[in-house]
Amino acid sequence: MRKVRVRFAPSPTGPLHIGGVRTALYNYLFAKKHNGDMLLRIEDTDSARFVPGAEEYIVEALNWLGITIDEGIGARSVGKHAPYRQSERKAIYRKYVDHLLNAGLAYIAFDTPAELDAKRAEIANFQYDASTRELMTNSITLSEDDVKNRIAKGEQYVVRIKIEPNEDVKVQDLIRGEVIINSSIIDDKVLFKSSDELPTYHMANVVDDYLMEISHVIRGEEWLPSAPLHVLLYRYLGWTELMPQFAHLPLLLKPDGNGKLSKRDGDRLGFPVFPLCWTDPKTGETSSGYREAGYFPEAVVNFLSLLGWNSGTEQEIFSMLELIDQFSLDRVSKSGAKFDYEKGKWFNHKYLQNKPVEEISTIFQNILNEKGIDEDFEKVQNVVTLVRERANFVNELWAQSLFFFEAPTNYDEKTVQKRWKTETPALIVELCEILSGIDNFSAENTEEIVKQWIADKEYNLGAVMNAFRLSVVGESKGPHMFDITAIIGKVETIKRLKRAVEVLG
RNA sequence: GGUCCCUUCGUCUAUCGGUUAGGACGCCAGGUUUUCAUCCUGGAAAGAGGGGUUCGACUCCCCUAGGGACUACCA
Repeated sequence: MRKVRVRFAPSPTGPLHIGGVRTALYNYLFAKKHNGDMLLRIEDTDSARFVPGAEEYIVEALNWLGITIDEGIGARSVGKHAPYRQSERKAIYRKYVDHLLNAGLAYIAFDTPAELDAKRAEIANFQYDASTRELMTNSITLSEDDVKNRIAKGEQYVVRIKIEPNEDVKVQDLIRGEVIINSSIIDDKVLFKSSDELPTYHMANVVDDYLMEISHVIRGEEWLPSAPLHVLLYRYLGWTELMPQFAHLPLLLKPDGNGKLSKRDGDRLGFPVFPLCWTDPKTGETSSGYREAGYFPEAVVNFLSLLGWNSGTEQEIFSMLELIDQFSLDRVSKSGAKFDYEKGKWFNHKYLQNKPVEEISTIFQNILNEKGIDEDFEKVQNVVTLVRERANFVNELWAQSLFFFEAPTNYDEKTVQKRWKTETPALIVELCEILSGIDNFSAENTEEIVKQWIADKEYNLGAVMNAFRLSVVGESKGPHMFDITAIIGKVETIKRLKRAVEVLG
């Protein structure tokens, strides 16, 4: 069996879409599962759509997600098939285009975009193919000399593939089985344009996949309709034997309604559709990213891996290594998956709970530093241990724990109404006296003493504890009361109690 | 319009002819709790419709319907 070599081949036209990320991930999982190579190739054959910074963005995003590239752009070492940017491979393609031209499998066409538009307006469902090419301005209808003269004069042209009609072209797809399309519905696609001396996607893609010894083409379903054209190109070029196997992945759909997931859905529904935040160099418009939203890359990978694939078991949490071990194209589903952002949050919640406390605390300590709070790592760890189960993201930890670091400046009105009665101040003052007599302020010890006091005095437990919490936290929330007091300490606890009595009366 | 692909709870999905159609997210209820959460337990929730094939169809075939993609000198 042939060595597995797959490629992720995005166009540098903007930030990498989350659907593209999933395609990259599946390619990567497949490659690693079979001890193969993962290549990154940049398909920048459309000079007009090139966006500066997009390529760097793609590399950074894959890097953040842990999708490592073995060969090509972003790989550690230069690969043997360099260059991996199609714009830099200009000289390579011309030879294959000429071969097709000489063999009569392609032809030169001079029709301008305006002329093509006119034809489309004139003829309903116009398609440039065997039925219409005789009507157009090309090397089939023009004399050889005429063609030469036009080129010599610098007239712009394109090279089109010459599709023979009425043939059932078969595409073997690893996910969908055999797909058959009649060649009559395929048009004479442009393979090469003289304007920039660059091939179009179809030509560049086939030539590069062949030259780079790609064994499997795993790409989005939007490519399925053009797959027969690619099969024909492999045949025309005489490469059928080494044609890669195809696998067309189902699309990622909008969470609501219908259609492909787009950048607008993210803006509209309030979630990122890009792995990393991105600022458009032209408009200055910024789009949010998963990284900046506080996601762990492992959670994003895990979430995405299950959108269109499943292991067949009831396991939901997978590390990258487990995914590699269990991944298989046979278990990729055929139908599109609606993007469920809520489940994405749940994955992050799971990773937040399962990661080592030290790791979370390090990130959280940075957040605290940015807020001007300088606390020792041990306290941060203790706080994280107590509050992380209540959060989905590290950046939610602050809202869950600010009272560990700052005394409340005001008291939640509703809670005050409900929990602060006329007899409360006296209770809190007495509580202060009890607390000040405690030497060992550990949660267990403090709890035992305070509860004993409440029992002895036959006070209402809830009445004391809720007012206690309101005084220390400022509202009715937070972890176990004595865990809080153990962390902030006796002096601070009493200070807060006294202040509450002063302010609330 | 044409071509191709797809169709199990609201969502992601399991099921590869015989199951009380399973799990997860979300939702609802109960429990735990001094609060808010978390957590635990339970619940509601699905085979698009119609024909076949078969002793037996969610599963195989056909039709219909619905959804999606493609239909550029963009990828």
